[in-house]
Amino acid sequence: MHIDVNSAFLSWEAVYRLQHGDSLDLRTVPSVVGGDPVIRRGIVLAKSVPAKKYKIKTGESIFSALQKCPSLIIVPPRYDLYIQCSNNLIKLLEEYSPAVQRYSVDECFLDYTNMEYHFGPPLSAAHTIKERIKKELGFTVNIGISSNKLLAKMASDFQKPDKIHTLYLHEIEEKMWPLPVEDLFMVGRSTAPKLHKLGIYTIGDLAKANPKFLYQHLKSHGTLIWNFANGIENSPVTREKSAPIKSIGNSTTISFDVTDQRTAHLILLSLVETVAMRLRNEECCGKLISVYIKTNDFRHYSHQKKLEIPTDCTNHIFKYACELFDEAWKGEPIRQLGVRISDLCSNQFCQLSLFDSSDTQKQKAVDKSIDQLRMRYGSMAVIRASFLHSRLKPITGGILEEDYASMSSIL
DNA sequence: TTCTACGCCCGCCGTAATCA
DNA sequence: TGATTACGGCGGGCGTAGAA
Repeated sequence: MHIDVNSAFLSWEAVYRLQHGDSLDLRTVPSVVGGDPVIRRGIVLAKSVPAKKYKIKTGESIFSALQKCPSLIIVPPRYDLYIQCSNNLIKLLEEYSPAVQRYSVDECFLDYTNMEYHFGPPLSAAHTIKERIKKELGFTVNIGISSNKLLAKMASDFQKPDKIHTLYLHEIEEKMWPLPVEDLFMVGRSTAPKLHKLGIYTIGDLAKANPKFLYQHLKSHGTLIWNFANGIENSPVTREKSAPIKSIGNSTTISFDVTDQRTAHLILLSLVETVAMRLRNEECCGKLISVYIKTNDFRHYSHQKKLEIPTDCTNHIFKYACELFDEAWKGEPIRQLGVRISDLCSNQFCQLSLFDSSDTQKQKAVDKSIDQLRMRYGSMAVIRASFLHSRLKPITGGILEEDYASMSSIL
């Protein structure tokens, strides 16, 4: 089974507020997704009477919005709440099977094999689960039932919300093949036009195509989507949080052309801050550092370096990132910079390294302290002095809570 | 007012091509 | 042969414009 929470963040926010006796006027909730203190467009804001009446715009500061409309309820994102709701969902599902795989913060798979004896046929169990989630947790879900994860996921994407669909192998011809090919998992905005050029418009067209022909045009991806179109997928439902991370990176598009080395280095530092923090959070060290440069005429190139000893130190990564940048940069105006670290291993290995100097140990201690301060008081609790008089953000890139919600593209 | 299409960005990943 | 580089794939978030 694939369980997909309908409009997860809004549902959970509403349930939390109602359960705690807070008044909640959904028409005045601007958005619960996003981290900046500005009004963001959300499903609810689009229906918001106050926003329109008081001319509150997306991107506007919440302080300015509150001055225009003092009764406006601002709801900041609360990832801890979403994670708590997600955990409650998993706990409920684990009553029906020991094998529940969290796929993202609002999606999971449940292996119902051999559970019929306890809870009845899958369809009736799914109805029970769906109603319990609605009653006990307060939000609605779509449930897809099939013999493998791909078909279950496809089934849960059929008509929404609060619905249960089956998509067994004998049903794919009737239920899945007539759908547009871009509705198939792993057929995105790039593959779809290529398939159209090959005369493939529906999932059925893809299923009936010659796999060798697809391989010629799309390589291994062609084989993968041909299998999916035919309902062939056999990955197990695993209890692990997700597949091991192979690399961690961050990039940012800059609002102005960067033409000097110092500014570029500062941006690299702001990227390295988050990359290194995430690396330490995953208890990993990395050996391969890459720097990515995109120029203002949309050309891009990258440069990488393999280290002797893996590291998770902000200063070490920054040092090598700067070296790589200096080697690679040809002096053109830059619009995008990225830093990526791969070839990951456990940081236990790094700590045991015979080559660690006392300086490295000091750096590790400093990094650890800064991480703790940022976790407790926010990412801006400690910033580098070099950013004080610059117009640059001291820390750029994804935050740790978002890592939790990330979804791998492979089942 | 609401919905939809579209484009861009982000973080992550895999792989083909090239180099030493 | 292994390391390095370049490129492009994905899902999802977000903003905007225009149609209904």
